Amino acid sequence: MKYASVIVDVPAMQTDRSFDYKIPEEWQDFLTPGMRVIVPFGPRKVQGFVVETKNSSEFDRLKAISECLDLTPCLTPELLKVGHWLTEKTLCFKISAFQAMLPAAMKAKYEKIVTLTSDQSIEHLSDQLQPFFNKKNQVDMKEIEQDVPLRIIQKDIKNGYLELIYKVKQKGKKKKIRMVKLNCSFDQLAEKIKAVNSNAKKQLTVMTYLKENGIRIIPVADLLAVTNVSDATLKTLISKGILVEEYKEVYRDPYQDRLFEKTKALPLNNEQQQAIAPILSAVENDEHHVFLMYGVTGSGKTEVYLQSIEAVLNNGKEAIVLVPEISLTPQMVNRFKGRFGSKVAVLHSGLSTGEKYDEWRKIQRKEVQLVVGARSAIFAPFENLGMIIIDEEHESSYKQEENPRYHARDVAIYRAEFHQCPVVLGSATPTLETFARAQKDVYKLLTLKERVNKRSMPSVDIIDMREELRSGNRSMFSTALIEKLTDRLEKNEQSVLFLNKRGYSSFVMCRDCGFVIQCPHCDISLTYHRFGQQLKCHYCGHEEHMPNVCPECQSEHIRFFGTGTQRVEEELVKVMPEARIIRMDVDTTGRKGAHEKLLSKFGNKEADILLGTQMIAKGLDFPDVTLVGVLTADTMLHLPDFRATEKTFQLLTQVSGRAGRHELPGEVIIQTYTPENYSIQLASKYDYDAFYEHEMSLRKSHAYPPYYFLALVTVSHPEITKVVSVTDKIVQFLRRNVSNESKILGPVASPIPRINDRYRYQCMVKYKREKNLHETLRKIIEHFQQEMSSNDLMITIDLSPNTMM
DNA sequence: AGCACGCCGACT
DNA sequence: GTCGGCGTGCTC
Repeated sequence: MKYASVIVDVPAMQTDRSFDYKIPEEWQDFLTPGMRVIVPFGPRKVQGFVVETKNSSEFDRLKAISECLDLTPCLTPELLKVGHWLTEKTLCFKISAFQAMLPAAMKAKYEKIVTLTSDQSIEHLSDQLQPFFNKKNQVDMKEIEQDVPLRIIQKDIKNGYLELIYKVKQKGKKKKIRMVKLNCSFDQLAEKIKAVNSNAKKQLTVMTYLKENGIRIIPVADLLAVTNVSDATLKTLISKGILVEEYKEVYRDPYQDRLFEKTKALPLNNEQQQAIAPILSAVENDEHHVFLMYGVTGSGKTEVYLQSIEAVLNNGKEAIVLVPEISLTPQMVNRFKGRFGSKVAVLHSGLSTGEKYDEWRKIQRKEVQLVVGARSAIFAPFENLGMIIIDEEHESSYKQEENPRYHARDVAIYRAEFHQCPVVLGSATPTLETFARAQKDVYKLLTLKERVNKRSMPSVDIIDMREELRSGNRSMFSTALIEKLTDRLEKNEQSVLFLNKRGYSSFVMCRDCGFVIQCPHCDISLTYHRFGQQLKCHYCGHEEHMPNVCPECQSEHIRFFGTGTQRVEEELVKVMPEARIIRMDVDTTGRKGAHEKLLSKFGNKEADILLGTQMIAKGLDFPDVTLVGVLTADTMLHLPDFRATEKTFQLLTQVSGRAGRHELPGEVIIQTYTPENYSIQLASKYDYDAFYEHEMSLRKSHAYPPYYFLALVTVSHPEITKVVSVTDKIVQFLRRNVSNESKILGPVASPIPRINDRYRYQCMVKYKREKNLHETLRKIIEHFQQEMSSNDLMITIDLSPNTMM
């Protein structure tokens, strides 16, 4: 007899361990670790992952595995190891770690169905329940639960009239298409064509079409389209036994209608050659190194990636390329698809669940050798990895902000170590952590200082908006910006206007009493949405109508402040009525493919100005863009975030790189209320090195990364007294259990003190070496475990948080 | 997470 | 006396 250790899909502290099951006879040989199974767990059935098979078990009253969901393990032995490591590193449940590594389609859904035990049972049923079973004898528990108290249902279950059935449903469906196949030889077909009744014209059309084109099997949709017959005709042919129906599994290919222009390797310049040499040598010798490719925007990092990947693929190995979600634009995808064609799978959030599942299966079946994708693509189930590339390494989206709170960079290095292959981190503005490691030679530094086209970076003008205000310009556009925009318009060149919206959205304020409308459930002001005159909370989703008078003082002078893209567009139209503007933000890019459409419209020069938020900062490359304007450079400078200046510097550098990438020289205008800030000053001079020095000294004096590691503990509960007392207990416990080299801050209210009617307090540990910190934090969770499940208490722990929010 | 079990208050 | 509240503990 063989047994399996299974991690079940019940994310709770008490079940965060393996449970043993008997393996039924018929699966004993092929059930292996990494496969998904369905197992009985208490009264219900749940999905689980086999983590081990063995010949004996400590436990005696074992149940048997009820179903096996995979033919080949969906988690390779290596990924199982990664899962355990993730659990340790991020203090998450094992099941959460495993699920994070797979496409959402493979996560089970659960259903409870209430059934009548026999046809007669209905007569004995409680009056309230009878109507549900009038037509059918199976009803979804959800439907009943809303109208009937639980105990009444339970009573009838106890009486034996009803039965609860637990179902485990798979979300991931393989797409199948209907085909028809010829059920005879072509010679026989010729006979049948002669034999068929001559007024059955449609049938004849189909038969002759198949015969003349020598087609034995064809998708129904295609056949109907070319022959212009109806499905009924095919049905007749099927009933006559001339055709048979078949279903064939197909991949949903999000890029099927696109042609990719095949590209060849471009010659590398001197710098690129020097950068690629150590990478290629690591590839050839199967050496694990982490490279930081520090190259200015336009220095040709992507070409270095492409040629490194080529070497990896030529060695028969696979590669992963991570790209920030936001810059996974068609332009970016084209570059990889163009060079490697069908060897590429693409994974990003724009795909449907099914499409992601299909791309993932292409990887699993070894039908592709390269994955280009956002954060979670780091878990691509390759078994022969030859390289991992992380483009725009500094992007904060590589950190997952929910459990498991992992950083893709850490996973990349862990996997690359396992596979003994190189990791390449690329950025023009690396995070301080990464650059510091490169300085210490932990990572190998590769530098690209020149732009490929030898153009200098666009010149940057910083405009002091306070000056503008003083000289009477109260609009959101400086005189200089309007002048330059007009100039581009006349020259038929394009401009990009960037609105840094993060941390600064349009709130509603009364001009008479200063009252700001806040969310009733969260301590945050509501954001004004033009569409439907709604006020929305970005944290809990609360919506209300925009009031006509101030709720405090009844004044009519209530209006929205702040600069949304819509507002900018309106203002811009007033100042430059002749300009054609494309606005890109969440509102205009909501629909699938809208993003892409707007960009190609701009690329075709159907507009003069592209106006947008974060999403236009990266990866865009339009030859005729010669002006980039940053409307508000400093909005996120004042967020309670120790990375605020770093992010501002990165963003400004990034945005500036959008101008003058081709023949025409570019110009950048940065509007700001704090022109003296070093991140703005140094970004305008493209001086990363000086910024690095300056910021590092600040981080050192304030004990922030990379000098210290951080751990953030956030406590939330509907009652503030509870939150404070729990946080206080945690702080005391931490103080007793960490060395005095570490610093503990708190308890303090979180930057957003209340979200969704839950108060939030936090404390932060700053440490250099703290061998037992993970264990200490684990003890904290264990200690509050009962309260977390019964008392609505929540404790979240983020090891190396990106921000303090 | 679910669910059963079990121990106390307020009602037919 | 019983019904029904939710604290406690278990799930291979």
